[in-house]
Formats: sequence, structure tokens, C-alpha cells
Amino acid sequence: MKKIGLKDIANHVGVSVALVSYVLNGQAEEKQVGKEIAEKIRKTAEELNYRPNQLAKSLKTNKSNTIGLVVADINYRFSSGITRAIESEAKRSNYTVIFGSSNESKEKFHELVNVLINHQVDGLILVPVENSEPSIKALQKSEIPFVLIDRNFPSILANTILLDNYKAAYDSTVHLIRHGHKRIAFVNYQSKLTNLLERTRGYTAALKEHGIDHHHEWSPLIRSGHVESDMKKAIHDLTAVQKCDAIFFATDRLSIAGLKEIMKQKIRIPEDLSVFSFDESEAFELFSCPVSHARQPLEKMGKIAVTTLLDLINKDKVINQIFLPTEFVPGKSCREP
Amino acid sequence: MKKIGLKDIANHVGVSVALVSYVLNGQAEEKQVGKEIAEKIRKTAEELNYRPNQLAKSLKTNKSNTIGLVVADINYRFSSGITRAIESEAKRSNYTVIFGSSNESKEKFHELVNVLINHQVDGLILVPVENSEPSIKALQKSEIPFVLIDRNFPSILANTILLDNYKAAYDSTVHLIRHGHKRIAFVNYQSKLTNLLERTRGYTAALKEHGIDHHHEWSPLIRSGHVESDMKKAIHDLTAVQKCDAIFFATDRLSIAGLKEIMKQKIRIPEDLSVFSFDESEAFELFSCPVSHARQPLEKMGKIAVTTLLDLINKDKVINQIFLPTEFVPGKSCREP
DNA sequence: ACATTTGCTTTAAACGTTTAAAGAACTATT
DNA sequence: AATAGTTCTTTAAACGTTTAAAGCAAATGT
Repeated sequence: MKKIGLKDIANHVGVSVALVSYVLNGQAEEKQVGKEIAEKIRKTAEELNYRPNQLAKSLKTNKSNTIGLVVADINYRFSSGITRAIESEAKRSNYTVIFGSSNESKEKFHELVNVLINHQVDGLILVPVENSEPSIKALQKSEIPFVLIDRNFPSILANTILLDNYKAAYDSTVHLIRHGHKRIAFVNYQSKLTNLLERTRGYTAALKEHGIDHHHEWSPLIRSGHVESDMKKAIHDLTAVQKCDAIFFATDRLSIAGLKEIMKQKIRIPEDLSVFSFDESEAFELFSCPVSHARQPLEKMGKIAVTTLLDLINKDKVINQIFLPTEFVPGKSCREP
Repeated sequence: MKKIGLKDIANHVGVSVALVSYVLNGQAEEKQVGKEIAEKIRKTAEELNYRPNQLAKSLKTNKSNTIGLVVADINYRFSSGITRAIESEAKRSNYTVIFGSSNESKEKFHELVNVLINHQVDGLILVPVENSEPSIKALQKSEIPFVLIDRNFPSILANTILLDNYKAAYDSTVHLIRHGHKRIAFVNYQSKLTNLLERTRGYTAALKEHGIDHHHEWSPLIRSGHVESDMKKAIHDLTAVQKCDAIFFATDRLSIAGLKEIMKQKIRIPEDLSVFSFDESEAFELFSCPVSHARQPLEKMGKIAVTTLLDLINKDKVINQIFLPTEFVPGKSCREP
């Protein structure tokens, strides 16, 4: 079946392509197209199963109705959640999402951004990866609207949708303190990403402000390439050596790895140890007890990212940093006070 | 920063756009472009930070280097895995993925396919949803190459990448039989999707061929909108009433829901009951014992989907149905024989 | 000296749209 | 009957590329 263009419809009806374009773009009355002709055009378009060529349209109008999305790894629960939210919000405004997963590689990130730009996306939503500052700075020089989501950089001032990581970690730590814990550990990735650093900052501040001396050994850092071995060591050290009575994991993946190790070492939750997780995971459902955790507002983040971006595309550019709160989901993984 | 086009480079260097186009497309020698000029063009392009307009390119060449992907729900582990595999395989061949999640709605599915076509994708990879046959049949009438993945329809002959669901379910059931189980239950969704029906067929065949009478009550169907309540009833019925000694869950999500219920009802695995799962889940890692399951070859499926599609795009159209085997992952959720 | 070849470059049309602007056919007003 | 609106329709350029074809020197062959 040959592709049908405006020209085909025009020939078929016996009018010019301009008229067809007007009608099919809903400018029939504005341009005062004859009623019967308009109807005939619509009918023929339908019959011939006309599909507008979005590329040609975009080329002419300089507007692709497309937004580019780069996530850190689509296999993360965070990424798929945010992607889904972004995609459906985008479609509400008639935008299509072009998509890439950087897999935490700055090279791939950079390349993806370029590919998306070449595809003339109207704007970008990015979850930046470690050391991607240069790519972002280059982006800022172009006029392409973009918003960062979930992660940011101190050296970069841009539109950003973030969790209030500091506050969430602070509050969660306080939660543990209220439960009577004095030796609270915080397990984080070894990373320069500010969202993770902020969590550490929140944790430390909470301890300090509640008169608890923070021991450096309570905050082991896990290398992302060596989660299993590092975690094994960390859990053992925190429980057997440091005698911590609570562990706060900085992400869902750390929580899972940690809980797995805790199971292996036959540590009972919450009798021997309280556990709290930043982020939630489907996996928690099958753990021996419900895990208390802070939940990220994925839907909301995605939605706000899109609306912020669309504002940026349509109106003038203000810079906006939005911080969203997490939701506290109580479980049974923290011992009663 | 104004957008730079071939024309700008041409003006800058003092040549025609054609020359610039040749050079920047690597046809410099073929078209015998002067060495110094070619060099100058390349340098200027670099300096001006030229980004080719992919839309214009595609419009002219009638090739967008873009493939459309529609998954059933990006939040499924299957979807994100397959998406990631597809995206990276596509990029290896210089294709970009345009993406949509139908969320199991046939309307959204249909709409997404249309949007992608309007964006002139060179081909489509689709995970069809229930009752989307009409959309697919319409697709077949157009000349757009597409492959179905994971699901298919008896009434539709198309390029398809599937699991060998029948065999996987058959083998898994046999595995349970070998472990000495006689009363094996199979919990599936209430659905017309052939991949799920095939699993039921494999299960039933295995029982029959091993001389086990199949009781209809052993195969409860869970309604996708009522997983929790239906599962509660099913588990209770299978264990307390039917006295089944093994349960085989047809999908990862059913397994999770089932295991949750099993935990609630304090049934011990594998002492009181053996459990086997089709699909794997991160959640299994935190269950009280490792769950034996059949693993889908996501990477391979994605890769094959892309290569099949690219063949379809580039060469002539043969119809191919590819069945992939699952991998057996032994756990400790089946009692010893 | 002229024709041919070689090496390099430009011209111009096309892809499928949009959209100002001009044009044509009526109708209404003098 | 000439003029001026209305109302409807067409013309044509443009968006940023690609690419066949033509153009033009300079080099080579006879």
C-alpha cells in the first residue's frame, strides 16, 4: 500500500494541497473552506487512510512534538516508574517520547543526548549520570530546553526536579532515633551523586542534632561494582563489630542486597536489628517482615518534569528547582520503642 | 545559539551545500572532493558545532533510522529488560528507539502504533495486548515491517519472537512430577493471551502424559483486577481443600502474589508445599528460600527482535516464527524427591 | 590545434508539509 | 455598469537535507 500524502488527497478531490492541509488541520472555518469541499476532503482522507508525515510537518513548523528522555538504567524500578509517568503525561499534551538508557555510562549519556537533539526533540528530560557535567554544560549553551530529574550537580544551575533527599534521610533517621536506637548505621554507595550525598548529610545531621556521636565506621560505602562482597563485609562489621542496632539503607538496591546478606547471616529483623530503606521495592513484599521505607513520588515527579519542560518549551525560561517530599511507609522492620 | 545547517557551513567555507553534504556523509573521495576543501569543511562543521537535522535527512531519504517499540507495561520486569536489550541492540546498528507503554489497553496500543507510524519509524517491535488483533491486522495491510514479541495470536501470521511456553511449562511440570508430586496445581491469569494459554497447555499435557488425572480445580484463574482476593481464595482452596502438594505459578507477578499469601497463611516452603515459578523476580531474593523458576532469555529475545526487524527492513520479507527456550534456575522451593 | 578525459564544483529538483499572499468568482452597493 | 466587498481557492516559497545531472577548468591524448 503506497503512502498517501496531501497531494494524493488533493488530486483525488480535485483541489490544491493547501486546501487539504487547511481542512485536515482544523482550519477549515478560519480559512473559510467550502463546507462540502471540506467534508469531501475529510472523507477522502479517511478513505485513503491518510497518515500525516510527522517528519515533514516538524521540519516545516520547527516543532517535533517529541521529547527526549534519558534514564540511568531502565531496569531500575525508579526509571521504569518515572518513564511510565513521563510518557503518559507527555501524551496528554500530544508529545511522543524518544527514549534512551545510559546504563550509568557518561559516554552513552552524551551520545544519547546528541542523538536525541539530532532528532530535533523539543526538549529533554534527563537523569544525569556521574561525571556528566560537561555534557550538561554543553547542553546549556544550546537553546534546547531541558530538565534534570532525580540528580543534579552543585556546579550546574538548571531546571531540576529532585527529591528532598536531605529531609527524607533526616526524618527517617529521626524515626529510628525515636524508636530508641543509638547506634544507627547508614549504608550508601560510594558515589559523588548529590542525591546520595544529600542522604548521607541528612542522616549525619539527624544524629548530631539528637546528640548522638557519629562514628565514621557506621557509614560504610559500597562500590557499585562489588555490591555483594562489600555488603557482606559491611553487614558483618556493622553488626558483629560495631554493634549497631539499626541499619538505614540509602537505596532500594542496597536494601535488597543488605537484607539478603542479613538473611544469610541469620540476623533477625526486627528482634536483633531494625532496618529502614530509602526507596521501596517489590522484593520487600516477600521479606519475612514488611520493611519500613521512604517512598518516592514517581508519578508526581514524572508529571512535574513534563509540565516544567513544556512550560520551558512554550514560555520563557525561568530556572526552577523543585524539591518533592517522600512518603513514609511504615512496616514492621523497626523494633518497637 | 542559532541552529547551524549545511548552508551555514557552505557560506562559511565558500562552497555549495552539495559539497558540504558529500563531505559530511563520508562521500568525499567517492565524489572526489578536493582534499583541502574537504578538510576545511570538516573543520568548520566542527567549529560551528554542526548537528545534522535528522528530520530533514529522513524526509529526503525516506529512512528515519528509528524503530518504534510498544511494550505492555514498562513497569513489568519483562518490559524493562526487553526494552533495554532492544535499545542497545538498536543503537549498535544506529537506530533510535521511540517508545510507548500501552498499559495493557488496546486503545492505547492502537494509538501508540499510529503515533509511531506518523513519526515514520522504519519498523515496529510490539508486545501486543489482549484484543489488539484488529490493530495488528491493519498494520499488516500497510507495508511497515514489524515483529511481535512475547505474545501472538492464532489468527495472525506474522514475524514473531516467542518463548516456547508450552515446552517450558511442560518441562517445569515434569520437574515437579519427578520430585514425587502428584497433586500439582497451576495458577494462571484469566486471559486469552496465547502465551499464557500455552503454559496451561504444557502443564496439562505433562500431567496427562505422566498418568496423572488433572482436576479442573487445580487450575484456578486469577482475574488481573482482583489478584489479591482471587489469590487468597485460590491458595486456601488448593492447600486446604484440594490438598495439592505443589503449586506452579504462571508468571512472576502471580508468584509474588501467591507467595505473599502463602506467607500469610503460614504455609512452609518446601516442607508443606513445593513452589515453582514461570519468570523470575528480584523479589525472590528476599523470600525465605530461593524459588525454583524458569528464566526468560530477555537479552536474547530483544536482540533477536531487533535483528529480525532489521532484516525485514533491509531485505525481503520472509515470515519467521522464532521460539526461544527458557533457562531452568533451580532453587530450594521444591521438596526433595 | 582540437577532442577527450579527468578532477572538482555547482545547479536544481525533490521529500511532504505549512502558510503568506495573490487570484478568482461571486454578491452587494452605488 | 462599474466598483467594492465577500467568499472561496490556488500559487509558490520555504523547512534542511540528498543526489542526479550538468558545468567548467585543467590535463592529456592525438
